[in-house]
Amino acid sequence: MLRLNRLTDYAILVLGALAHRHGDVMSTAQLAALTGLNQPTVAKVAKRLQSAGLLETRRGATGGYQLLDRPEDISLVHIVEAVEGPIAVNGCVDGTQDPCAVSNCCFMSNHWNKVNGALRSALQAVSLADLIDPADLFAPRDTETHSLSSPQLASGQLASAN
Amino acid sequence: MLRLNRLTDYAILVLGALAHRHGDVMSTAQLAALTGLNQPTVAKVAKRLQSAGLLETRRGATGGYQLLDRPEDISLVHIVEAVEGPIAVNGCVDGTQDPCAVSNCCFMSNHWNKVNGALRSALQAVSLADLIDPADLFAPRDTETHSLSSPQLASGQLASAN
DNA sequence: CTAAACAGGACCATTTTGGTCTTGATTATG
DNA sequence: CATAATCAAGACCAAAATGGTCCTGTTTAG
Repeated sequence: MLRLNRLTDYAILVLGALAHRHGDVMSTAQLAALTGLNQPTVAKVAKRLQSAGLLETRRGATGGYQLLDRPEDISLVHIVEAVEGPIAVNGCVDGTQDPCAVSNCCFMSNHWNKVNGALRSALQAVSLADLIDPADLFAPRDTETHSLSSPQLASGQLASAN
Repeated sequence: MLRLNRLTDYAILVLGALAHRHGDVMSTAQLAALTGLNQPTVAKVAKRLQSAGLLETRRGATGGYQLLDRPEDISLVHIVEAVEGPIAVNGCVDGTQDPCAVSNCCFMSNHWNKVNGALRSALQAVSLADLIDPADLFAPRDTETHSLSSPQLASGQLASAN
């Protein structure tokens, strides 16, 4: 299956929300409202993104999170690794915790590293901006109507999934 | 993390074992002995590989499994999809079971399809032959009692993990 | 006919994941 | 200075996925 975590989806949603208020600081409450996620979940995701250097945080009253780079400069690899930890198809890849005591690695770790590298660069080629491209989805919606009807698709679905 | 299943590792091991007896039919018992896996596990893996068209099966006494193509012609994508099902980073990718009621898909499914395709082709570029390259590991080792007794790297590790 | 081997599930234990909650530290504001 | 809002950090539990085993067929060589 080779799936990404659901938390990674959430992270993209949160980052997308922040991307629309580039300079703004947003609290977890605001982000939760905008994305349809619950506050604790937003907090969990945001914390990881912050540790990875994708977000800046401000504590205390009026605190919150703030996007550091432009969406075009944030690659999907960065997001995935922020949320899920280093990419490793296998215990045989360099830089993995959980050595490889279980896999057929060792003698083929070179090849696994190659595979892993290929996957990483595939993810590296995609930016946050690419992902949220038609992302007027969080926009104030002045003209109204267009595409996403009342509840925005993503947030609506996420909300119902909680 | 983006990990492959452990069963996929097993599959590669089994295929590697078969690759050394290209035309030969091998029973699960033989494969188990050679790889260090348990028979039921070998059977489970082999069944999936057979359903995917990677192996040919012969039932009844003296039955077993047989590699269909040359190792160079078997791509990692094929193996992974045989064992784990279709590759889908996300519920937003075309051809996934488990629609996407939970993810921020829909409006970005185009991009997810692109990401997914990139990952697939990364896996497609690697063949079984690539992976088992220094794979004298299953070789008869005429000089002595090969295989099982003195556990080779992979099989030994796998055995200890069971 | 019998024994060896695959077919196809069902089944359970373990691990991973997702989501919630609690306690504590930080800071703007009145 | 007191208060309320907010993030920090980690513990915790429930649900799902994974890995591994087993059982009951069916097929086939000898």
